[in-house]
Amino acid sequence: MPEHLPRCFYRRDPVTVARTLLGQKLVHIVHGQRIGGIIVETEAYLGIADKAAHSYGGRRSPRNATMWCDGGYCYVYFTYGMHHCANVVAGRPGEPVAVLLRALEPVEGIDTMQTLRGRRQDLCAGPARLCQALAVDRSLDGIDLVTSDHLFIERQRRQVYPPSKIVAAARVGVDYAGTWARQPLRFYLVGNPHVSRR
DNA sequence: AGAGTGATCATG
DNA sequence: ATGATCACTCTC
Repeated sequence: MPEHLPRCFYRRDPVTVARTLLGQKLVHIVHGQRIGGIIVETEAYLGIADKAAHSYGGRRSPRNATMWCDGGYCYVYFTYGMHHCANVVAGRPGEPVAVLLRALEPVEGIDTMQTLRGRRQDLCAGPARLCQALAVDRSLDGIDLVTSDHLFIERQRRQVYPPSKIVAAARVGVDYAGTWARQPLRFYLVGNPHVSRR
């Protein structure tokens, strides 16, 4: 039986959360219908020291306030005037670290995803694409994935993927972050066709 | 490779 | 108030 990932899953360092999130299922229930997919690509953002993170240097604002919440909260931001991206907050309260969800393998509500995306392919291969496919926007910012009944992550596989099944690479779109841009903080499943930037 | 798009935030 | 930026996507 599927169950929500518990608080302790999220209250760990963001790299561990990013790696163990691979293979779990993100679900959004809209108008009683389940829309969801298996997480196949993530990126870890390491907080105050991480030049690529929204919380770099201790920055705290209405936009990124959720990053300071307890592990398990959902941080959704709006960017480029048209795109939403969804993160899972990791660590403990006051520790602004998070994991960006970059790609899913579509599993439930695929027809609805196609309608929301206006496409048949590439439904969830990219952080803004998956938000569009799952109808995730800023109204879901600050939701607790551990206790919510309409946005959560279901434990799909009990055992974690071994390092040999996970590629660690540089994060996407953070070239401005200097040395931090080079860190291998992007994780995806080896050979998975639903990963972004194939 | 370039355009689109507007909230957000650091300046002042 | 103003201007630069942006954890992206689509189309060419």
